[in-house]
Formats: sequence, structure tokens, C-alpha cells
Amino acid sequence: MNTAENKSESSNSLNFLEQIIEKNLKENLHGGKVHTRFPPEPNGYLHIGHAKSICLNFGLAKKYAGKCNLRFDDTNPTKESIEYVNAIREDIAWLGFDWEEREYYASDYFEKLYEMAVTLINKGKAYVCDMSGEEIAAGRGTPSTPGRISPWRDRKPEESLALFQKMRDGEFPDGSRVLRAKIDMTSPNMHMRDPVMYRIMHAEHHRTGAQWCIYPMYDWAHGQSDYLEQITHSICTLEFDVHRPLYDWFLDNLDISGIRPRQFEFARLNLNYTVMSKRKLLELVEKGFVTGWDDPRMPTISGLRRRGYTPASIRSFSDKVGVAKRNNVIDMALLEHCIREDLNKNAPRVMAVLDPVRLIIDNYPEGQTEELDGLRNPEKPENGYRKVPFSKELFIERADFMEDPPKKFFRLSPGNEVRLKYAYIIRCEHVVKDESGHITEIHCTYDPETKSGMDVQRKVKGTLHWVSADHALPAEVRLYDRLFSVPNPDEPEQGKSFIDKLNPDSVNTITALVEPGLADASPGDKFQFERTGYFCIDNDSKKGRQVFNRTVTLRDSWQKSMGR
RNA sequence: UGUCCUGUGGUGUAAUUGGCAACACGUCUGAUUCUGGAUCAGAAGAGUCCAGGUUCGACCCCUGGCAGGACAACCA
Repeated sequence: MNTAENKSESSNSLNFLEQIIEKNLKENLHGGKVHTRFPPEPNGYLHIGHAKSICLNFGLAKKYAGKCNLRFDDTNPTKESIEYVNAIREDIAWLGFDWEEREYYASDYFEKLYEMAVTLINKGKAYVCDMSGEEIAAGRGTPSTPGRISPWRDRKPEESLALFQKMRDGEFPDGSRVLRAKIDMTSPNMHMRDPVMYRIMHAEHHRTGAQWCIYPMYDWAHGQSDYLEQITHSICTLEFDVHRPLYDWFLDNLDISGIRPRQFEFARLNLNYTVMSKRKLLELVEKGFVTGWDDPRMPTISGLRRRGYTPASIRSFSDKVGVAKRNNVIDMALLEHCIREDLNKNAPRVMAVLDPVRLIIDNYPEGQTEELDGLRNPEKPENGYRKVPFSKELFIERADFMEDPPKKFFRLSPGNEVRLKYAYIIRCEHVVKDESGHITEIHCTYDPETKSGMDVQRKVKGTLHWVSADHALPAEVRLYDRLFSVPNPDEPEQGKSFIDKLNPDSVNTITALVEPGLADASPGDKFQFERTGYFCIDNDSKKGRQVFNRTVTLRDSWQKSMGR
């Protein structure tokens, strides 16, 4: 009985949806089929919360040898656009999921939906209501008080039918009439109080154009779309729990055959130090607090992609957060752990000095250059070495030198020795300062017998990264930090908004010096800058001027202990 | 003062038809290291919202509370 076995066994535990599916499979509920769907509304970009849902729906289908459809829930033309459709398709594909030929649109079902509505009208289960929006809202009552019956509720099916046809034909202005399901105005569930099925909207739809001027509401369109696609498990978030009786009511009253879909709800993902609602993300974009939906500080999939996150890291994250029905707030540290885990294994190492100070090796031959071997990735020694130029004048990180260091400072200080990564052990002899006392040069001597790869028995506590002054390339580096300065920007004090919780230092753009080999890297390429963090090349890069985004810092137990 | 959902270490998620609470992240030690990274070894941290009840035995079942969330768009 070893630990590895125990681990793999414990990972076999099922989440509540898997338990339901396995139970359904056992009782042969849907003929042994599992068919899910991911149903985004194309009214914004996908975020990390959607990623959880995508991984869940496609993941469940894969695990149980079923299929998962992509279905755009495009029933509100005033808020939706083709731009969003395209962005959503790109993001899902990038995450690594394939909906094959099953790319569907609720708008493809408008005609069928219309016919089904006619069926309900004929059965006396739906009616055209002539009340205004305000009247309907007022008549609905409140969660604790019943609603009032519409004066149009008992109009004859033939009359409703004729009106419904005229609604479709464009004979009435927006908001003048709606089609309502006839259910129960006294239900304690507000969604059962004769919910609206269709509203009149003379609006251009991004797919159906001007073909329709009545559009179905979510509750009507969604469940029936599930049925038309023969979805077995319709998985949505908790807030739709109260809609389930309505979801079932439509199916109950529609003479369906084949698979009867069932709705299940799980808790959406929440992440601290960010916001997740499309409305708020839209506001950040529209008011210019970020540069766009794909700003690297955004929790959107496109933002994370540009930030340097990999599909594998996001899938791993989705897996680790789990699936349940209780509200949760996931620690950003978990997301960061997932990307570090991936990049540590796969990102090539490279040296870059973010805050340079000049270091001169006094006893190193003037004009000499050595091409040193730097391991590309210690996690994958088989990837071999790269060449890194070394010379008399270098730059090191300003924070790696202290004139008057504290007790456990392992870096460079007067009289002290450190190793320069891949190069030599050096000793600091003296420093040069300007009038204001600012250090401008650090002078050292090196020991030629300590070159990397030699058998050196001397031990030094610290190893520093560096770049050669004559060879290094300047590059723009965007140091990103969390977008919000508080863990719960969604809950500001009275009178404040989440905007007030934005972190004023969420990005700090600097010019750094990077090793010359980076000149050839392309947008999207990811690296570990040794000792500082993971970075990727941004599309804003121009020839001769690379732009790097900091994905995440390395874990830093030194800084952590200093903070205490 | 309605209906529904949910309460397990700091944060998440488990506990196979009731059998003295496990895993991950985080935190803290130590070893190791040419990244104060990674890796390895280990530790602390919950007695499962509360109170009753059933039972030899309850996170799990029952009753009653309490707390949090959702629901009153012609949004999804």
C-alpha cells in the first residue's frame, strides 16, 4: 500500500454531477448517452468562470464518451454581436476543446420555437397579453405576495393565435404585447407567475437580420433548444435553480418524444482580487480602466492568454477548483500555482535584468567576450544549452547589491562573494557613487578558476543573474499585478463601487535589459527570467523592441521572510 | 417577513449503501540546489454551523433553530 496508489485512488472520487451521470447511466436513463452543451450568450468575452463551465461540460462529455455542443444563446439581438461570437469560438478552441460540427445557435430554432409556442397557445397554455412592461411587473407581485391575473389571461386561443401571428408580422410596436405562459400567478416561485415567452423587438439580429421582430426569452428558448439538440444533462449555474420548475413545465406541456433533458446547477467560480461579472468587465473596458477585453490584467480567457497563461494551466485550474453547489471564492494563489507548475516544466530560462546597475570586473581582460553555456531548462536537461555572451562590463539587478546588508542577505555586498550564473565567482571590491549618493558602478574581481562547469569546491551562498553591457538588448517589460487591491472588490463599503477598489499599481512599465538571444523570439513565446518570474512576448512587440508581459513572479521565500 | 439552494482546517474539494475526517492550494520547519525557483522530507491547522433525537456507532438519517446565497428585466 504505497502513497502513489492512495493518491490515484482518492482522485477517483466523483463530484456530484459525475455521481448523477453514473447513476443515470446505470439506470439506462438516456439509453446510456451523455450529451452536454456549453451555451454562451455572445454579449461579451468569456472569462475564467466560463472556462470552468467549458472544462466541465466538455470534460464530462469526454469522460463518459458523449458529446458536447457549442450553442450560442443569441435571443437578445440588442446586446449581441458577431465580434463576440468569434471571440468565444477562438477562446474555446484555444482552451483545447472541439465541438466538431456541432456549432449551434438558438436563433437557428426560431421557427421551431414559434411552432412550439403555437402548440401551447392552442392548448390554452399560453396567451397574448396586452399589458405594458410596467403593468406586467406591477402585476407580478413580490416574492412574498401573490401576483394578479392579467385581464387578457382568458382570451380565446384563436384570438391569441391571431395576435401572435400579427406580432410576428410586425404589426405592433415594441413593448405593446407579449406572449405569456399561463401557469400560476400565486406561485411562490416568481418565475412561474405567467412568465413572458416572447417580446416584440424591431431589432436587427446578427444572424437572422430583420427576419424576426419577436424574440424568445431565455427560459423559453433555452430548455427547448436543449430538447431539440437532445441534450441529456443541461448544466448551468446556481442562479437558474429557481428556473428549473419552469424548465420542466415547458417540457411537461409540450408533447415531447425522445430524450427529455434535465437541468442541474453548480456553483459558479469566484476568484478573489478580481470581478467576474460580464457587466463589470464591460464597464472596465468601456470606461478605459483597462486597454480592452484582452488586457493582461483581465480575468478573461483572452486576457489570461495575453498575460501568458497556457490552456493546460487553465484546464488544470478548472480541475483543481472542483464542482459543487456551495458558493465559493477561490484564492488567486491557486491560479498562479497552476501556471507556475506548467511554466516551470516547460518555459526556457533566460536572463533579464529589470532594474539594472552597472558591474565592472576590474581584472577581466578589456575587450574580451566569452560565449558561455546556459542550460535552457533544468527541468529538461535534454533541451541542451544556449550561448550567453559575457564580458568585463555587466548589469545586475540593483536589488542584488547592498552596501550594508542584513544578516541573511545572500547576495552581493562589499568584500563578499557570489557566483554569476553560468560564469564566475566574483568579489565586490568597491562601489562608485554620484553626488547624490546613488550607486553608479559596482567594481568586482573575478576568479578565472571558478568558471561554471569547473570543479570548484568553494561554496558561495548566492547566485546572481546578469547581462553583458555591450550585448544586452533593451526591452519593454510590463510588470502586472492584481487588478484590484482588495480580495473582494464586489463588496465595497456603502457609497463606493468596485471601481474604487482598482489597484492603482496594477501595471508598471519599465525598460529592462535582456540577453541577446531574445531578439528572435515571437509573440506568445514564454520564458522564465531567472530569479524574477515568467514572462511572455506581447503582440505589441516591434522588430528591435520586444515587449514582455510578466505572467507571474517566481515564488519568493526571501521577500516573504523580509516582509515579516 | 414567501419559496428554493447551501453550511466540513485560512481557501477549495472529498469521505463509495452511517464505521473515530482525506486531498489540493496556502502557511511553517528541515534537507538539497550554480534560480532565496524547482525538488524531497516533515509540521501546524477542522472534530464537520448550533441544539436535540435515532443508533453499538452520525459529516452522513430525523426534528428544530441559526447563518450565507438565489428569486420580484419584455436580460441571460
